[in-house]
Amino acid sequence: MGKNLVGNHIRKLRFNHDEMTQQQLADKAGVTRQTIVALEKGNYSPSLELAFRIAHVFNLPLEEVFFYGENTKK
Amino acid sequence: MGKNLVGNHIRKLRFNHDEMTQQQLADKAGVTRQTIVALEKGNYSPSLELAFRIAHVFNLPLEEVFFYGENTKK
DNA sequence: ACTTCATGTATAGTTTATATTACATTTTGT
DNA sequence: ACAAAATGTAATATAAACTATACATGAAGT
Repeated sequence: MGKNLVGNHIRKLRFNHDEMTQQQLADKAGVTRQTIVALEKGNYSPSLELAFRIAHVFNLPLEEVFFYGENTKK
Repeated sequence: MGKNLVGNHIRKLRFNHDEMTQQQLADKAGVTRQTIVALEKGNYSPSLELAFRIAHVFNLPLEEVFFYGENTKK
């Protein structure tokens, strides 16, 4: 519950960018794989801090990874 | 604990922009005043969703309100 | 066929963000 | 000086983010 209003392009970026695995992204972002899984599934929106770290992994501004509004969960 | 690595310009923006009070910002962002207080004090970093909402109140991109890295809690 | 690796899924537990309430202090206006 | 509004601060409570672990499935390579 708690309609998540924040979406992201993590999965796309993992592939397009570096063919990075969930585990690798998790490591680079300093979280567990479960967190990445949950984010890709849109289960919840990350903390702002984690959002910044993930964007940094992809070398992108935060708003090119995460966006507000659309209910883009599949 | 939990060194907060995310800073923000909320307080500055409240004044510069609209002379908005903590309570008004809280209302517009859909949170309580306590949350605004905590954010201005740098006690913790908000959820990404709240960060988006606050940025939207100020009509600014998220990264002009919140930033990563510096511990700017003077 | 077997193993390895990436992913999906689930559950329980810890930590952190946020709400709620309440009261004290400072600021502003009259 | 007084009242009202804005802010500071603090305690307890709930919800949401995140960890840890475990097991199951499917693809890829040998």
